[in-house]
Amino acid sequence: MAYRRTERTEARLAQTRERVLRSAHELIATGGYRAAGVAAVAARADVATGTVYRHFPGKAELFAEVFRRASQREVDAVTQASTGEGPVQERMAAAVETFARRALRGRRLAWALIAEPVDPLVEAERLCFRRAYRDAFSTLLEDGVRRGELPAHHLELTAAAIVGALAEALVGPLAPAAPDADPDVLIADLVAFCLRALPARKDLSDGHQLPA
Amino acid sequence: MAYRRTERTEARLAQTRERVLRSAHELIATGGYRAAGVAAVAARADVATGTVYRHFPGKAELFAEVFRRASQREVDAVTQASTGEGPVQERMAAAVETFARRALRGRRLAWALIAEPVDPLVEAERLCFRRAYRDAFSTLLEDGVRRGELPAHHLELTAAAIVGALAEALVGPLAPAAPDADPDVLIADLVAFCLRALPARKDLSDGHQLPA
DNA sequence: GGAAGAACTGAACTGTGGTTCATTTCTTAC
DNA sequence: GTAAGAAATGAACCACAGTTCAGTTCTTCC
Repeated sequence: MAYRRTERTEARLAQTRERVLRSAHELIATGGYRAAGVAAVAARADVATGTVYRHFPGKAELFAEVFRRASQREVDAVTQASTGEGPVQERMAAAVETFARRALRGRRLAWALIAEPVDPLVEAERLCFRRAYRDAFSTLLEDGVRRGELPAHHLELTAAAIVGALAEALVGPLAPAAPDADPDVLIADLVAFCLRALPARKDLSDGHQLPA
Repeated sequence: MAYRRTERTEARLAQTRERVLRSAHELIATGGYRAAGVAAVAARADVATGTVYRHFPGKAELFAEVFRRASQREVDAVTQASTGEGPVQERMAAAVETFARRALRGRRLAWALIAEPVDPLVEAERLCFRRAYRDAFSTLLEDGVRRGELPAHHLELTAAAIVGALAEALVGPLAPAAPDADPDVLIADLVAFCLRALPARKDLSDGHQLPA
């Protein structure tokens, strides 16, 4: 045997792989999925097109990984914000605000992560992402129920509806193209919306309850 | 001149055009946008591929029209349900229920109309569609404000958030693939969610108001 | 230094589906 | 019936990515 990857080479390989991932991420965050062709990604990462395929089986897998990373960061931030000892309302407000602020800061990316058309394989990744968001909110609600701050209700549905409301109001096609309004106002309104949507403890008009 | 379309021919032309549109609609409602290639549409309409191009400039335009029609029907139904003399809460409940029931009845179509990846030109049509939904809800809210049943608030935002919540809970990736739960329960919960999300008249915690 | 073999390159390939257009069939009007 | 011209046909065409791979460059180790 006359060749075996040295540690140095291994590191360079990893670095290139990383550069490809970052390049793909940046292209998505700038111009969306459409602007992120394999050739463009390779060019921005200063490698040849073929090199991308030495690090990833195909375009779909590459972008699935980009999505997974970016999504994880977002979900982590929301989860973090919703964790704590305060009352549910307070934590919900923090979670919503975190979601909103981050989405508004990187709109193109948020759109790509949440709503933009993508390959099926990437779509699967996105599905996990949205589920993760829903679960973060669901967990928060569940905690509220356990502590007696919220009545038992259809947690998953409430959580999903909140995620939908946030997505639509912030990055969906209904979101204002040019944020003429103060983002703080927008966020305050959104927080108010989500807090109102939480069932009140004495609210018995729900009519039924689902077990966890 | 030795040829001029007779009325009979004109009618046959229109009929063919209609058949192509219906064929496209059916394919979308069954298998989504992907299953609706030009060749498939033509085959189902019993015409040759090329014939489609005698009635539409291209695939995008054809499907834009399909979307426009299907969307209009949906929005009309919601608008109709939200029109009336009853209190806002009642009309909101009716609107939400209408939206939900129709979406659940034709899930594949609803998904195609709301969330499925499509051509940019069709996407533009979809944009109108979602806007129309938002406007329907917005109008309803505005009426509530005028009648003193709701406080002045950011109507567009509330409306958009409600549309998002409905879309996500019903047809988005978070919707249960197999509706194990009774649709009536799902709908009742959704209605409850949306009603809660409406600001109460005496709710002064909104902190600010936007003019129409 | 040089042989063995991995990593890189980028032009060529490929598969998919929308679009075209020369040909055929059908309508109209005399 | 027949000439003029529209409508229909569907196989061929094309554009556009993603992917491949033979040739080149770079690493390793003796």
